Amino acid sequence: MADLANNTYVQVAIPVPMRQLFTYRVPTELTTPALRLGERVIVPFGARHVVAIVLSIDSHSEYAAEKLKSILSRVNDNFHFSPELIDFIRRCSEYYHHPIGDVFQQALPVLLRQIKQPSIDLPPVWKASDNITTAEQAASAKRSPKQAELLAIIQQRDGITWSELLTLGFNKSQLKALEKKAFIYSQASEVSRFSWQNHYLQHSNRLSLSPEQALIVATVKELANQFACHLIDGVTGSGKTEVYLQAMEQALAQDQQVLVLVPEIGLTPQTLSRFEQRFHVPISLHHSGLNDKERLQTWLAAQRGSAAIIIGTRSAVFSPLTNLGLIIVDEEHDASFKQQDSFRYHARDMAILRARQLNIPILLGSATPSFESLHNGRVGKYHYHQLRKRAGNATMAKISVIDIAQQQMQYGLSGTLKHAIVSTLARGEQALIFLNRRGYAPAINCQECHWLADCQRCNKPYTLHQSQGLLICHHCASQKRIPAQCPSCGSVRIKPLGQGTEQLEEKISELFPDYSTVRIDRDSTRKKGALAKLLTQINNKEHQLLIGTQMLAKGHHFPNVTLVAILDVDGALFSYDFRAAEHMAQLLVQVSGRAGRASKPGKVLVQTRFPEHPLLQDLVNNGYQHFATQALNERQQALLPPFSFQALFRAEANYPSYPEKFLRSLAETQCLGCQFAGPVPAAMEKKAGKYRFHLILQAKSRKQLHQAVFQLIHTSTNNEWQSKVRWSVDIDPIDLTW
DNA sequence: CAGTCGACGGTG
DNA sequence: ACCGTCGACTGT
Repeated sequence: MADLANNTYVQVAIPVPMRQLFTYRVPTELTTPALRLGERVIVPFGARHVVAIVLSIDSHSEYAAEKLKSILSRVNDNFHFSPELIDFIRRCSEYYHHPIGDVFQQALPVLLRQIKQPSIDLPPVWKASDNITTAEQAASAKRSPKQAELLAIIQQRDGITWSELLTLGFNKSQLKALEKKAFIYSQASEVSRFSWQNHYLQHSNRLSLSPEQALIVATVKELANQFACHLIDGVTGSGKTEVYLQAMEQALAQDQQVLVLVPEIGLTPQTLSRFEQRFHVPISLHHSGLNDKERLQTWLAAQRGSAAIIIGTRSAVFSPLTNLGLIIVDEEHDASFKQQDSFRYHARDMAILRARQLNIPILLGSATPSFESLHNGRVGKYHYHQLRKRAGNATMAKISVIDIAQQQMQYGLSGTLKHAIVSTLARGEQALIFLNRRGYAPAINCQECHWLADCQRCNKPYTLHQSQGLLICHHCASQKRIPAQCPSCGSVRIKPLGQGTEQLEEKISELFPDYSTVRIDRDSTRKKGALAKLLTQINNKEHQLLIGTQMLAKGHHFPNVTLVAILDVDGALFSYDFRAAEHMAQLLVQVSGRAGRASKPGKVLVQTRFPEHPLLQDLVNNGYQHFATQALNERQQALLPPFSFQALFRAEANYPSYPEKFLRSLAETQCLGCQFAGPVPAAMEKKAGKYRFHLILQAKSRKQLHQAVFQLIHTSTNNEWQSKVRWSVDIDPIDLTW
């Protein structure tokens, strides 16, 4: 090979679950322009071609040159990971002990992971035309108020994209109608970084701060341009968003970018429009409602600096912002910040890592902080701020407990609850009913021989979805027709067992035929824009009875809802997951924040068979803060997180003995300051046909945890069972049930 | 002896 | 993860 003399080698990260880098030669014709770190290249890997990330460029290699393959080509799209981002992603990979190539892969938008590169056209932006007469506008507004609202927003902003408008709750026909009337037009947007520091703020919209809020904003501003983690523990309605907005002013004034992380369904049209109205800067969105192309646009806007604010879910923590000045994590306790498969990272924790690396402040906000954050706040690792007062004269909804052991039940509703619903509806107000189980019924069985339809791959009952006419396994998503006859005894008396949201909706409609019932869960909001549409209908009072799963508890404001009912809370009181009570408390408090705003007092009714349960009583009588203190004391006694640090090793295989033996041999390792629990069969011992076991490693300090995990991963590579099982590590596991 | 299936090993 | 290989098993 003539060009071996050139001696240029690269080490790259390959998108495979392997904890190592791979070396390739760089052919001379690919050395100009000079190769950059973080660039994407196409390389031969085994029998296929893959996209790899360049992580080092060297003049020599420890590998014999003739054994090395060459890079096939470079991806010429101008995108490369900056040195800061490379450093950040490597730290993420180390923190979670997760294969480096997989982490880089997940940090890239889907379209940039592929060998075939997308054409990158900027999305057009919509602008309002200058020559609309007031008469025209008024006439149109009279006939179509929604269009008028849309027009007002477009007029206010100097170029707005379709994805932003969609998130604000508008639809394409409204947009097209305005275009037809020549009130608006679309224009190709420009690829330029622009400076927003001189026109970012619309002073007119700024709210005056309470003394509590002002103190927080002042502290954040004082500690700008350095790492500081602020935990804002503020009850619902206490004005956290206003604190975020005013804290952002300083970064924006310095022409810096702001990253706002929100839970998966936490980005409401109201939140976005508050940001839109306050700041005259380009905002880009990154959430699950967008398609791959739209997410790529946001990613590129972050890198070019053509977005001042990025609002996004979990994966937005990897956005290639070039001049990041502040990070905000809203509803920091929310479980959707933790990815629950493959690379199990927590976006809140990685955001803190990123802020530390960039030496910038970060705000964590919640009405119900996670126990981890609360603990860090109380021991002084974070700057801990409280907002106790709700704005205006609003009072917190009162939580009361209904003892269902003492009552006649109908469709899961106690008499007390039914009565409360009736009087709420009579007052012209709305009621919200929670049932954390989607589908029609969680099982079906035979009335004669008690045969139960269960999924053979998971050994769990099928959930009945009546509207689709299907049995669906909620663990592996397998589907089956509903049998007409019992396969065991031939009887036709097959009946649903228990109740899900679909059935509750049906029964509630029967019970209250004069009112409109609506259901909000993953099934009813699957279609793009469906959630926004239903939320708008609810706020327009088109529905009086709202039924839903946890989805309804997150971030949405329902000013006319004055009654919230939680049908069944008992599961959380007796769970072997030590975090179940924490999550239950967060749900109850979040929900009570949704009920009754401003002048209308709200109430929350909780149905339980254990009204005297101490945790429930503590929460109801003394509030979240007190409850958290008690529960944290218990965790300290039991040496559970946050007073210890955990890693969960999962293993699965087609035979139950393999994962158990594999984990057992890991548990024989001596690790300084660490203890093992297990191996034990996973709560779902069999899932999708595989047998699953868990091993928990618990350490006194994070350092010891990392050392032990490192050691275990190394010993496992020589383990005789290693190749017979699929295994993974989960650092700081949250959900121990699967 | 061709064809199918699953376990296993290697990837620069 | 993905791909190729190899051995076991099926059917003719």
